[in-house]
Amino acid sequence: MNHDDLFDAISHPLRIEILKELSKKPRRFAEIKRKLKIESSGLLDFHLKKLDDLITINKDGLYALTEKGFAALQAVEAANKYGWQKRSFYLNLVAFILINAYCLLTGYSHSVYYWMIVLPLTTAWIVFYSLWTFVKRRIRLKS
Amino acid sequence: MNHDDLFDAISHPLRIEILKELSKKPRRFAEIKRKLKIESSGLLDFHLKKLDDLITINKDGLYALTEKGFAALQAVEAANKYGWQKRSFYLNLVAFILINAYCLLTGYSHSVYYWMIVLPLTTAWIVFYSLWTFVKRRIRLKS
DNA sequence: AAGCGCTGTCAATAACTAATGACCTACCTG
DNA sequence: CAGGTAGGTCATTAGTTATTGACAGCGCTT
Repeated sequence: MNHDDLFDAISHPLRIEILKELSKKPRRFAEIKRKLKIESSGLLDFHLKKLDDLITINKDGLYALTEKGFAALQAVEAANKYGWQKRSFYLNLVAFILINAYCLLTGYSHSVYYWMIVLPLTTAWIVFYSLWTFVKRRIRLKS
Repeated sequence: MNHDDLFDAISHPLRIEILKELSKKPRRFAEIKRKLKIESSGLLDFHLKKLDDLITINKDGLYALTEKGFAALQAVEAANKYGWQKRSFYLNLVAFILINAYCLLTGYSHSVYYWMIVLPLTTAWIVFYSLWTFVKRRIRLKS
């Protein structure tokens, strides 16, 4: 698999849209044209040719994704997911703070269970989750 | 996160190489130039400018990946992994066939354990793995 | 101070990309 | 058979991208 071509192929918004359309189901030429509101046949022809080995014409004569086409969409999805890893870290951090703040404010912190169970457990979790986020997944909070 | 820019940025082989270099560790201008055997400073300058918000100059004055830069590499890796999903399916299929062929050829198939345990278990596994591969991960064996 | 390496910028140009619109064939339908 | 729709191709052009090579400031060393 050659990634140079792959990212070249998906480096235009219209082509990503075409891939998304075809991932739903194989379609005919005019169908894609209508769906994506493309005026000119030449333009669609141009982009379909650029998508070259990401799409194919299947046995029914419809445009469909090839294996490489699905790989391309998977790359798009991977990029999509990235932001969520950061957000879910913040979510975990907020939960950690809220739980402990609640315990401290309601006086539950006088109970031995807080010091023996709640605090160690939530702390262990946030430490583990931080390590996983920053070391294993290499997320950066600031650009 | 804007994917149009992102895939635009990684649609040139040299830029992917730059990202890979910077993912190992932050580097200086001339260091990247030497590592990637780039003759002209202008060329590196051009591509670094294209990588725009995928890289940044850190506090030590070195070029380093931003969060978006790591997202981009993650997209590249996702595309890389794609081929292996197909290969690992074949590997599983071969293992399934070998185990069962071994049992049949060595006469172990006369044992009730083969029919009660080995065959059901390996069959269940290959059915599950096939479903996961073709339905959930949408892998296509033929382009 | 001269020379070298680092860190770039800039102008020019070749090559490529995106978009348009004209054109074409084949098929169907009234 | 005229007209519409499907399914494209092709030439042209404006705009963008990639590459080269010249140049320049800064800091260090000899």
